Amino acid sequence: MDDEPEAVELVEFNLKQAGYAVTTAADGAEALKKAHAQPPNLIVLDVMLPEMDGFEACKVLRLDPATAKVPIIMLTAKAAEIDRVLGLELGADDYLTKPFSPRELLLRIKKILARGFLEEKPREQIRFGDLMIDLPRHVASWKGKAIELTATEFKLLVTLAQRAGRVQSRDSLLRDVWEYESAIDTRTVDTHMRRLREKLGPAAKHLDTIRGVGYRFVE
Amino acid sequence: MDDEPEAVELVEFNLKQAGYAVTTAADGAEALKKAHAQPPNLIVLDVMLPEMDGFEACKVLRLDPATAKVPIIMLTAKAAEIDRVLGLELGADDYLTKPFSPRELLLRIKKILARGFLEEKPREQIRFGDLMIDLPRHVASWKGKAIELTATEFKLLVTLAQRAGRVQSRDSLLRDVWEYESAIDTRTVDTHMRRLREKLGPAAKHLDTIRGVGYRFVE
DNA sequence: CCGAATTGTCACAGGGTTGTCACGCAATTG
DNA sequence: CAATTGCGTGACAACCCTGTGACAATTCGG
Repeated sequence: MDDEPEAVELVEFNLKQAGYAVTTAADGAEALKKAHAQPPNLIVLDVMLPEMDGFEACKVLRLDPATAKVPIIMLTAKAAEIDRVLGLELGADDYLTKPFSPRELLLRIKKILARGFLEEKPREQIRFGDLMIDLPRHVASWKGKAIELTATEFKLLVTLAQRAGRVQSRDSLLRDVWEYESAIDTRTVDTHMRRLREKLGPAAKHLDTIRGVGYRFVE
Repeated sequence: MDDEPEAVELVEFNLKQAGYAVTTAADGAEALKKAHAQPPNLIVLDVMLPEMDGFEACKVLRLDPATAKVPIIMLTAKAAEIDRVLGLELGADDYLTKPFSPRELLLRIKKILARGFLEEKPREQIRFGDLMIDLPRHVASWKGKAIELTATEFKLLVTLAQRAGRVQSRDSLLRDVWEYESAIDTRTVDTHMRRLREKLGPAAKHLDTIRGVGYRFVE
Protein backbone atom coordinates (compact mmCIF):
# COMPACT_ATOMS: atom_id res chain seq x y z
CA MET A 1 0.00 0.00 0.00
CA ASP A 2 2.33 2.64 -1.25
CA ASP A 3 2.46 5.16 -4.02
CA GLU A 4 5.71 4.08 -5.56
CA PRO A 5 5.33 0.78 -7.38
CA GLU A 6 8.94 -0.29 -7.04
CA ALA A 7 9.01 0.45 -3.33
CA VAL A 8 5.86 -1.60 -2.86
CA GLU A 9 7.44 -4.51 -4.66
CA LEU A 10 10.54 -4.30 -2.53
CA VAL A 11 8.55 -4.40 0.69
CA GLU A 12 6.29 -7.13 -0.61
CA PHE A 13 9.25 -9.27 -1.61
CA ASN A 14 10.90 -8.92 1.75
CA LEU A 15 7.78 -9.69 3.72
CA LYS A 16 6.96 -12.75 1.65
CA GLN A 17 10.55 -13.82 2.06
CA ALA A 18 9.97 -13.65 5.80
CA GLY A 19 6.95 -15.89 5.53
CA TYR A 20 4.10 -13.39 5.64
CA ALA A 21 1.13 -13.41 3.29
CA VAL A 22 1.01 -10.02 1.61
CA THR A 23 -1.69 -8.19 -0.26
CA THR A 24 -1.04 -4.85 -1.93
CA ALA A 25 -3.18 -1.97 -3.05
CA ALA A 26 -2.44 0.87 -5.46
CA ASP A 27 -4.36 3.59 -3.66
CA GLY A 28 -6.24 4.33 -0.44
CA ALA A 29 -9.67 3.44 -1.74
CA GLU A 30 -8.54 0.07 -2.99
CA ALA A 31 -6.73 -0.60 0.27
CA LEU A 32 -9.89 0.09 2.26
CA LYS A 33 -11.95 -2.18 0.07
CA LYS A 34 -9.52 -5.07 0.37
CA ALA A 35 -9.02 -4.56 4.07
CA HIS A 36 -12.74 -4.58 4.68
CA ALA A 37 -13.35 -7.66 2.54
CA GLN A 38 -10.67 -9.70 4.26
CA PRO A 39 -9.18 -7.99 7.30
CA PRO A 40 -5.44 -8.65 7.48
CA ASN A 41 -3.46 -9.13 10.66
CA LEU A 42 -1.57 -5.90 10.08
CA ILE A 43 -1.64 -2.95 7.71
CA VAL A 44 1.31 -0.96 6.41
CA LEU A 45 0.06 2.41 5.21
CA ASP A 46 1.83 5.17 3.36
CA VAL A 47 0.86 8.72 4.22
CA MET A 48 1.24 9.83 0.63
CA LEU A 49 -1.35 7.97 -1.33
CA PRO A 50 -3.27 8.98 -4.46
CA GLU A 51 -7.02 9.43 -4.16
CA MET A 52 -7.10 9.28 -0.36
CA ASP A 53 -4.15 10.03 1.87
CA GLY A 54 -2.96 7.79 4.68
CA PHE A 55 -4.43 9.90 7.45
CA GLU A 56 -7.89 9.67 5.98
CA ALA A 57 -7.53 5.96 5.28
CA CYS A 58 -6.37 5.34 8.82
CA LYS A 59 -9.38 7.13 10.21
CA VAL A 60 -11.77 5.08 8.08
CA LEU A 61 -10.05 1.81 8.99
CA ARG A 62 -10.55 2.62 12.65
CA LEU A 63 -14.23 3.38 12.19
CA ASP A 64 -14.95 0.15 10.34
CA PRO A 65 -15.64 -2.55 12.93
CA ALA A 66 -14.05 -5.12 10.65
CA THR A 67 -10.69 -3.37 10.75
CA ALA A 68 -10.93 -1.28 13.90
CA LYS A 69 -8.52 -3.44 15.84
CA VAL A 70 -6.02 -4.20 13.10
CA PRO A 71 -2.60 -2.76 13.92
CA ILE A 72 -1.41 -0.07 11.50
CA ILE A 73 2.14 1.00 10.69
CA MET A 74 2.39 4.36 8.97
CA LEU A 75 5.10 5.28 6.49
CA THR A 76 5.96 8.96 6.26
CA ALA A 77 8.29 10.83 3.96
CA LYS A 78 8.91 13.76 6.24
CA ALA A 79 9.82 13.68 9.87
CA ALA A 80 7.43 16.56 10.44
CA GLU A 81 4.51 14.31 9.64
CA ILE A 82 5.35 12.09 12.57
CA ASP A 83 3.76 14.61 14.84
CA ARG A 84 0.51 14.31 13.00
CA VAL A 85 0.66 10.54 13.06
CA LEU A 86 1.22 10.39 16.76
CA GLY A 87 -0.54 13.53 17.84
CA LEU A 88 -3.78 13.33 15.98
CA GLU A 89 -4.89 10.21 17.74
CA LEU A 90 -5.13 8.39 14.46
CA GLY A 91 -4.64 5.09 16.12
CA ALA A 92 -1.52 4.14 14.23
CA ASP A 93 0.47 1.61 16.24
CA ASP A 94 3.87 2.58 14.90
CA TYR A 95 5.47 4.66 12.18
CA LEU A 96 8.54 4.66 9.99
CA THR A 97 10.27 7.53 8.22
CA LYS A 98 11.37 7.10 4.64
CA PRO A 99 13.81 6.03 3.58
CA PHE A 100 13.78 2.91 5.69
CA SER A 101 15.35 -0.48 5.34
CA PRO A 102 13.12 -3.51 4.81
CA ARG A 103 14.81 -5.05 7.80
CA GLU A 104 13.66 -2.15 9.97
CA LEU A 105 10.10 -2.60 8.81
CA LEU A 106 10.26 -6.31 9.49
CA LEU A 107 11.38 -5.69 13.04
CA ARG A 108 8.50 -3.32 13.69
CA ILE A 109 6.02 -5.76 12.22
CA LYS A 110 7.30 -8.61 14.33
CA LYS A 111 7.16 -6.49 17.44
CA ILE A 112 3.56 -5.45 16.91
CA LEU A 113 2.34 -8.86 15.88
CA ALA A 114 3.97 -10.43 18.90
CA ARG A 115 2.23 -7.96 21.18
CA GLY A 116 -1.13 -8.22 19.49
CA PHE A 117 -1.38 -11.92 19.05
CA LEU A 118 -0.47 -12.77 22.56
CA GLU A 119 -3.15 -10.59 24.08
CA GLU A 120 -6.05 -10.58 21.67
CA LYS A 121 -7.63 -13.21 19.42
CA PRO A 122 -9.69 -15.81 21.20
CA ARG A 123 -7.85 -19.02 20.59
CA GLU A 124 -9.54 -21.62 18.48
CA GLN A 125 -7.71 -24.37 20.26
CA ILE A 126 -7.09 -24.65 23.94
CA ARG A 127 -4.47 -27.00 25.30
CA PHE A 128 -3.65 -27.94 28.84
CA GLY A 129 -1.19 -30.77 28.99
CA ASP A 130 -2.80 -33.76 27.36
CA LEU A 131 -6.19 -32.11 27.21
CA MET A 132 -7.08 -30.40 23.96
CA ILE A 133 -10.24 -28.46 23.18
CA ASP A 134 -10.98 -27.57 19.58
CA LEU A 135 -13.68 -24.93 19.40
CA PRO A 136 -14.47 -24.84 15.67
CA ARG A 137 -14.51 -28.64 15.46
CA HIS A 138 -16.45 -28.86 18.70
CA VAL A 139 -14.25 -31.67 19.94
CA ALA A 140 -12.32 -32.31 23.09
CA SER A 141 -9.63 -34.95 23.38
CA TRP A 142 -7.32 -36.50 25.98
CA LYS A 143 -3.97 -37.76 24.76
CA GLY A 144 -5.28 -37.62 21.22
CA LYS A 145 -8.33 -39.70 22.02
CA ALA A 146 -11.63 -37.96 21.47
CA ILE A 147 -13.97 -37.44 24.40
CA GLU A 148 -17.67 -37.70 23.68
CA LEU A 149 -19.36 -34.64 25.13
CA THR A 150 -22.87 -33.31 24.79
CA ALA A 151 -23.43 -29.73 23.68
CA THR A 152 -23.99 -28.44 27.19
CA GLU A 153 -21.02 -30.28 28.61
CA PHE A 154 -18.76 -28.95 25.88
CA LYS A 155 -19.91 -25.38 26.40
CA LEU A 156 -19.39 -25.73 30.12
CA LEU A 157 -15.88 -27.04 29.60
CA VAL A 158 -15.03 -24.27 27.16
CA THR A 159 -16.41 -21.59 29.44
CA LEU A 160 -14.30 -22.87 32.30
CA ALA A 161 -11.18 -23.36 30.20
CA GLN A 162 -11.35 -19.97 28.54
CA ARG A 163 -11.20 -18.31 31.94
CA ALA A 164 -8.67 -20.80 33.21
CA GLY A 165 -7.49 -19.97 36.68
CA ARG A 166 -10.43 -17.78 37.48
CA VAL A 167 -13.15 -18.96 39.79
CA GLN A 168 -16.58 -18.94 38.21
CA SER A 169 -19.63 -18.75 40.42
CA ARG A 170 -22.65 -20.88 39.67
CA ASP A 171 -24.55 -17.75 38.78
CA SER A 172 -21.95 -16.68 36.30
CA LEU A 173 -21.88 -20.15 34.77
CA LEU A 174 -25.65 -20.21 34.48
CA ARG A 175 -25.44 -16.93 32.64
CA ASP A 176 -22.58 -17.86 30.32
CA VAL A 177 -23.43 -21.48 29.57
CA TRP A 178 -27.18 -21.65 30.02
CA GLU A 179 -27.89 -18.00 29.26
CA TYR A 180 -30.26 -17.79 32.17
CA GLU A 181 -31.38 -14.44 33.45
CA SER A 182 -32.23 -15.07 37.03
CA ALA A 183 -30.18 -17.29 39.25
CA ILE A 184 -32.44 -20.21 40.01
CA ASP A 185 -31.13 -22.25 42.85
CA THR A 186 -30.86 -25.74 41.60
CA ARG A 187 -28.21 -28.38 41.40
CA THR A 188 -28.08 -28.02 37.63
CA VAL A 189 -24.53 -26.78 37.47
CA ASP A 190 -23.32 -29.40 39.94
CA THR A 191 -24.97 -32.21 38.02
CA HIS A 192 -23.38 -31.18 34.75
CA MET A 193 -20.05 -30.78 36.44
CA ARG A 194 -20.35 -34.34 37.63
CA ARG A 195 -21.19 -35.64 34.16
CA LEU A 196 -18.36 -33.63 32.68
CA ARG A 197 -15.95 -35.04 35.23
CA GLU A 198 -17.08 -38.58 34.57
CA LYS A 199 -16.48 -38.23 30.86
CA LEU A 200 -13.19 -36.42 31.22
CA GLY A 201 -11.81 -39.20 33.37
CA PRO A 202 -8.21 -38.40 34.31
CA ALA A 203 -8.52 -34.95 32.73
CA ALA A 204 -11.05 -34.07 35.41
CA LYS A 205 -8.15 -33.08 37.62
CA HIS A 206 -8.30 -29.72 35.87
CA LEU A 207 -11.71 -29.02 37.38
CA ASP A 208 -11.49 -27.61 40.86
CA THR A 209 -14.33 -27.01 43.25
CA ILE A 210 -13.97 -23.89 45.35
CA ARG A 211 -16.33 -24.45 48.17
CA GLY A 212 -18.70 -21.58 48.77
CA VAL A 213 -17.61 -19.82 45.60
CA GLY A 214 -17.83 -21.90 42.45
CA TYR A 215 -15.67 -23.85 40.05
CA ARG A 216 -12.27 -23.21 38.54
CA PHE A 217 -10.22 -24.66 35.70
CA VAL A 218 -6.60 -25.22 36.70
CA GLU A 219 -3.58 -26.38 34.78
CA MET B 1 -19.52 22.95 53.22
CA ASP B 2 -18.65 24.90 56.29
CA ASP B 3 -20.42 26.85 58.92
CA GLU B 4 -18.56 30.12 58.52
CA PRO B 5 -19.60 31.82 55.30
CA GLU B 6 -16.38 33.79 54.85
CA ALA B 7 -14.25 30.71 55.41
CA VAL B 8 -16.30 28.84 52.85
CA GLU B 9 -15.78 31.60 50.35
CA LEU B 10 -12.07 31.63 50.96
CA VAL B 11 -11.77 27.91 50.37
CA GLU B 12 -14.05 28.06 47.38
CA PHE B 13 -12.02 30.85 45.81
CA ASN B 14 -8.75 29.02 46.27
CA LEU B 15 -10.03 25.75 44.88
CA LYS B 16 -11.56 27.40 41.84
CA GLN B 17 -8.31 29.27 41.35
CA ALA B 18 -6.61 25.89 41.24
CA GLY B 19 -8.93 24.70 38.54
CA TYR B 20 -11.44 22.64 40.50
CA ALA B 21 -15.20 22.83 40.11
CA VAL B 22 -16.65 23.65 43.50
CA THR B 23 -20.12 23.34 44.95
CA THR B 24 -20.93 24.58 48.45
CA ALA B 25 -23.62 23.86 50.97
CA ALA B 26 -24.74 25.81 54.02
CA ASP B 27 -25.52 22.86 56.26
CA GLY B 28 -25.20 19.11 56.48
CA ALA B 29 -28.61 18.31 55.10
CA GLU B 30 -28.09 20.46 52.05
CA ALA B 31 -24.65 18.96 51.52
CA LEU B 32 -26.09 15.45 51.57
CA LYS B 33 -28.79 16.35 49.10
CA LYS B 34 -26.34 17.90 46.65
CA ALA B 35 -23.81 15.13 47.05
CA HIS B 36 -26.44 12.50 46.38
CA ALA B 37 -27.86 14.29 43.36
CA GLN B 38 -24.48 14.73 41.72
CA PRO B 39 -21.67 12.91 43.49
CA PRO B 40 -18.49 14.99 43.45
CA ASN B 41 -14.98 13.62 43.20
CA LEU B 42 -14.17 14.76 46.70
CA ILE B 43 -15.95 16.22 49.71
CA VAL B 44 -14.58 18.68 52.26
CA LEU B 45 -16.64 18.43 55.39
CA ASP B 46 -16.61 20.56 58.52
CA VAL B 47 -17.26 18.77 61.78
CA MET B 48 -19.20 21.73 63.14
CA LEU B 49 -22.23 22.10 60.94
CA PRO B 50 -25.69 23.41 61.76
CA GLU B 51 -28.57 20.94 61.52
CA MET B 52 -26.41 17.87 61.19
CA ASP B 53 -22.83 17.65 62.33
CA GLY B 54 -19.98 16.39 60.23
CA PHE B 55 -19.79 13.02 61.91
CA GLU B 56 -23.39 12.27 61.14
CA ALA B 57 -23.10 13.58 57.59
CA CYS B 58 -20.01 11.47 57.03
CA LYS B 59 -21.80 8.36 58.19
CA VAL B 60 -24.73 9.02 55.89
CA LEU B 61 -22.45 9.71 52.93
CA ARG B 62 -20.80 6.36 53.47
CA LEU B 63 -24.08 4.50 53.63
CA ASP B 64 -25.41 6.03 50.44
CA PRO B 65 -24.14 3.91 47.54
CA ALA B 66 -23.95 7.00 45.37
CA THR B 67 -21.39 8.62 47.62
CA ALA B 68 -19.96 5.69 49.52
CA LYS B 69 -16.66 5.82 47.69
CA VAL B 70 -16.18 9.57 47.47
CA PRO B 71 -13.11 10.66 49.43
CA ILE B 72 -13.88 12.90 52.39
CA ILE B 73 -11.63 15.42 54.10
CA MET B 74 -12.80 16.45 57.54
CA LEU B 75 -12.17 19.86 59.03
CA THR B 76 -11.99 19.97 62.81
CA ALA B 77 -11.64 22.85 65.21
CA LYS B 78 -10.15 20.85 68.04
CA ALA B 79 -7.33 18.40 67.89
CA ALA B 80 -9.26 16.19 70.29
CA GLU B 81 -11.85 15.56 67.63
CA ILE B 82 -9.25 13.93 65.45
CA ASP B 83 -9.54 10.80 67.50
CA ARG B 84 -13.18 10.55 66.71
CA VAL B 85 -12.58 11.19 63.05
CA LEU B 86 -9.99 8.47 62.75
CA GLY B 87 -11.07 6.09 65.45
CA LEU B 88 -14.75 5.75 64.87
CA GLU B 89 -14.40 4.24 61.50
CA LEU B 90 -16.13 7.17 59.89
CA GLY B 91 -14.32 6.57 56.70
CA ALA B 92 -12.84 10.02 56.38
CA ASP B 93 -9.79 9.89 54.14
CA ASP B 94 -7.93 12.76 55.72
CA TYR B 95 -8.47 15.56 58.21
CA LEU B 96 -7.31 19.09 58.82
CA THR B 97 -7.22 21.06 62.04
CA LYS B 98 -8.39 24.65 62.01
CA PRO B 99 -6.93 27.08 61.43
CA PHE B 100 -5.43 25.80 58.21
CA SER B 101 -4.01 27.49 55.16
CA PRO B 102 -5.79 27.08 51.83
CA ARG B 103 -2.50 25.83 50.46
CA GLU B 104 -2.47 23.03 52.99
CA LEU B 105 -5.97 22.01 52.00
CA LEU B 106 -5.03 22.08 48.34
CA LEU B 107 -2.11 19.77 48.97
CA ARG B 108 -4.30 17.24 50.76
CA ILE B 109 -6.87 17.38 48.01
CA LYS B 110 -4.27 16.82 45.34
CA LYS B 111 -2.79 13.94 47.24
CA ILE B 112 -6.10 12.18 47.70
CA LEU B 113 -7.28 12.74 44.15
CA ALA B 114 -3.99 11.47 42.78
CA ARG B 115 -4.25 8.37 44.89
CA GLY B 116 -7.87 7.79 44.07
CA PHE B 117 -7.64 8.21 40.34
CA LEU B 118 -4.58 6.06 39.96
CA GLU B 119 -6.01 3.19 41.92
CA GLU B 120 -9.46 3.65 40.43
CA LYS B 121 -10.00 0.11 39.23
CA PRO B 122 -10.03 -2.41 42.05
CA ARG B 123 -6.85 -4.36 41.72
CA GLU B 124 -7.15 -8.02 40.92
CA GLN B 125 -4.03 -8.87 42.80
CA ILE B 126 -2.88 -7.55 46.12
CA ARG B 127 0.70 -7.98 47.24
CA PHE B 128 2.34 -7.23 50.54
CA GLY B 129 5.83 -8.57 50.68
CA ASP B 130 5.64 -12.33 50.39
CA LEU B 131 1.89 -12.37 50.76
CA MET B 132 -0.11 -12.43 47.57
CA ILE B 133 -3.88 -12.36 47.23
CA ASP B 134 -5.39 -13.17 43.86
CA LEU B 135 -9.06 -12.21 43.73
CA PRO B 136 -10.22 -13.81 40.45
CA ARG B 137 -8.37 -17.04 41.23
CA HIS B 138 -9.57 -16.91 44.79
CA VAL B 139 -6.17 -17.88 46.06
CA ALA B 140 -3.85 -16.51 48.68
CA SER B 141 -0.21 -17.51 48.86
CA TRP B 142 2.84 -16.95 51.06
CA LYS B 143 6.20 -17.07 49.32
CA GLY B 144 4.55 -18.72 46.36
CA LYS B 145 2.96 -21.45 48.41
CA ALA B 146 -0.82 -21.54 48.36
CA ILE B 147 -2.74 -21.06 51.59
CA GLU B 148 -5.94 -23.03 51.93
CA LEU B 149 -8.67 -20.64 53.00
CA THR B 150 -12.41 -21.06 53.28
CA ALA B 151 -14.72 -18.65 51.48
CA THR B 152 -15.36 -16.57 54.59
CA GLU B 153 -11.73 -16.44 55.59
CA PHE B 154 -10.73 -15.35 52.12
CA LYS B 155 -13.33 -12.61 52.03
CA LEU B 156 -12.25 -11.41 55.44
CA LEU B 157 -8.63 -11.26 54.36
CA VAL B 158 -9.50 -9.40 51.17
CA THR B 159 -11.67 -6.91 53.00
CA LEU B 160 -8.88 -6.15 55.42
CA ALA B 161 -6.17 -6.02 52.78
CA GLN B 162 -8.14 -3.78 50.46
CA ARG B 163 -8.38 -1.18 53.20
CA ALA B 164 -4.84 -1.80 54.34
CA GLY B 165 -3.74 0.60 57.02
CA ARG B 166 -7.25 1.50 58.10
CA VAL B 167 -8.82 0.12 61.18
CA GLN B 168 -12.00 -1.83 60.57
CA SER B 169 -14.48 -2.15 63.37
CA ARG B 170 -16.19 -5.46 64.00
CA ASP B 171 -19.46 -3.93 62.92
CA SER B 172 -18.00 -2.77 59.66
CA LEU B 173 -16.48 -6.18 59.05
CA LEU B 174 -19.77 -7.89 59.79
CA ARG B 175 -21.38 -5.66 57.20
CA ASP B 176 -18.73 -6.07 54.53
CA VAL B 177 -17.85 -9.73 54.95
CA TRP B 178 -20.98 -11.25 56.40
CA GLU B 179 -23.43 -8.77 54.92
CA TYR B 180 -25.30 -8.61 58.17
CA GLU B 181 -27.83 -5.90 58.84
CA SER B 182 -27.72 -5.54 62.56
CA ALA B 183 -24.56 -5.79 64.55
CA ILE B 184 -24.95 -8.89 66.64
CA ASP B 185 -22.50 -8.93 69.47
CA THR B 186 -20.71 -12.20 69.28
CA ARG B 187 -17.17 -13.39 69.02
CA THR B 188 -17.76 -14.35 65.42
CA VAL B 189 -15.28 -11.92 63.97
CA ASP B 190 -12.67 -12.80 66.57
CA THR B 191 -13.02 -16.50 65.89
CA HIS B 192 -12.56 -16.05 62.18
CA MET B 193 -9.60 -13.78 62.76
CA ARG B 194 -8.03 -16.54 64.80
CA ARG B 195 -8.61 -19.13 62.11
CA LEU B 196 -7.27 -16.77 59.50
CA ARG B 197 -4.17 -16.12 61.57
CA GLU B 198 -3.57 -19.82 62.10
CA LYS B 199 -3.69 -20.54 58.41
CA LEU B 200 -1.64 -17.52 57.42
CA GLY B 201 1.16 -18.57 59.73
CA PRO B 202 4.04 -16.10 59.43
CA ALA B 203 1.93 -13.87 57.22
CA ALA B 204 -0.35 -13.25 60.19
CA LYS B 205 1.99 -10.47 61.21
CA HIS B 206 0.04 -8.29 58.81
CA LEU B 207 -3.06 -8.59 60.96
CA ASP B 208 -3.10 -6.12 63.81
CA THR B 209 -5.57 -5.99 66.64
CA ILE B 210 -6.52 -2.48 67.69
CA ARG B 211 -7.90 -2.90 71.13
CA GLY B 212 -11.29 -1.35 71.61
CA VAL B 213 -11.64 -0.51 67.93
CA GLY B 214 -11.19 -3.43 65.59
CA TYR B 215 -8.65 -4.97 63.25
CA ARG B 216 -6.22 -3.55 60.76
CA PHE B 217 -4.08 -4.86 57.94
CA VAL B 218 -0.53 -3.50 58.08
CA GLU B 219 2.42 -3.92 55.76
C1' DC C 1 -44.16 -42.65 15.92
C1' DC C 2 -40.95 -44.75 18.86
C1' DG C 3 -36.65 -45.33 21.30
C1' DA C 4 -32.47 -43.36 22.83
C1' DA C 5 -29.95 -39.66 24.39
C1' DT C 6 -29.84 -35.42 26.68
C1' DT C 7 -31.15 -32.37 30.26
C1' DG C 8 -33.20 -30.16 34.40
C1' DT C 9 -34.87 -31.11 39.05
C1' DC C 10 -35.16 -33.29 43.45
C1' DA C 11 -34.01 -35.79 47.77
C1' DC C 12 -30.49 -37.24 50.55
C1' DA C 13 -26.11 -38.12 52.90
C1' DG C 14 -21.47 -37.02 54.31
C1' DG C 15 -18.23 -33.84 55.59
C1' DG C 16 -16.36 -29.45 55.79
C1' DT C 17 -17.56 -24.92 57.51
C1' DT C 18 -19.36 -21.71 60.65
C1' DG C 19 -21.47 -19.37 64.63
C1' DT C 20 -21.74 -19.54 69.53
C1' DC C 21 -20.36 -20.12 74.19
C1' DA C 22 -17.45 -20.54 78.29
C1' DC C 23 -13.13 -19.65 80.02
C1' DG C 24 -8.59 -17.64 80.86
C1' DC C 25 -5.29 -14.22 80.13
C1' DA C 26 -3.62 -9.64 79.06
C1' DA C 27 -4.31 -4.77 78.89
C1' DT C 28 -6.50 -0.84 80.75
C1' DT C 29 -8.52 1.93 84.31
C1' DG C 30 -9.23 4.09 88.70
C1' DC D 1 -3.17 -3.22 93.17
C1' DA D 2 -7.78 -4.74 92.35
C1' DA D 3 -11.50 -4.45 89.21
C1' DT D 4 -12.94 -4.26 84.73
C1' DT D 5 -12.96 -4.61 80.03
C1' DG D 6 -11.53 -6.72 75.79
C1' DC D 7 -9.44 -10.31 73.24
C1' DG D 8 -7.63 -15.03 72.20
C1' DT D 9 -8.64 -19.88 72.54
C1' DG D 10 -10.69 -24.53 72.65
C1' DA D 11 -14.63 -27.07 71.98
C1' DC D 12 -18.94 -28.26 69.87
C1' DA D 13 -23.30 -28.55 67.63
C1' DA D 14 -25.90 -26.78 63.83
C1' DC D 15 -25.73 -25.68 59.44
C1' DC D 16 -24.50 -25.23 54.73
C1' DC D 17 -22.44 -26.98 50.71
C1' DT D 18 -21.40 -30.31 47.44
C1' DG D 19 -21.49 -34.88 45.29
C1' DT D 20 -24.48 -38.45 43.97
C1' DG D 21 -28.26 -41.48 42.48
C1' DA D 22 -32.59 -41.38 40.59
C1' DC D 23 -36.27 -39.76 37.68
C1' DA D 24 -39.21 -37.18 34.64
C1' DA D 25 -39.34 -33.96 30.83
C1' DT D 26 -37.60 -32.84 26.56
C1' DT D 27 -35.17 -33.31 22.36
C1' DC D 28 -33.46 -35.76 18.59
C1' DG D 29 -32.88 -39.13 15.08
C1' DG D 30 -34.37 -43.14 12.72
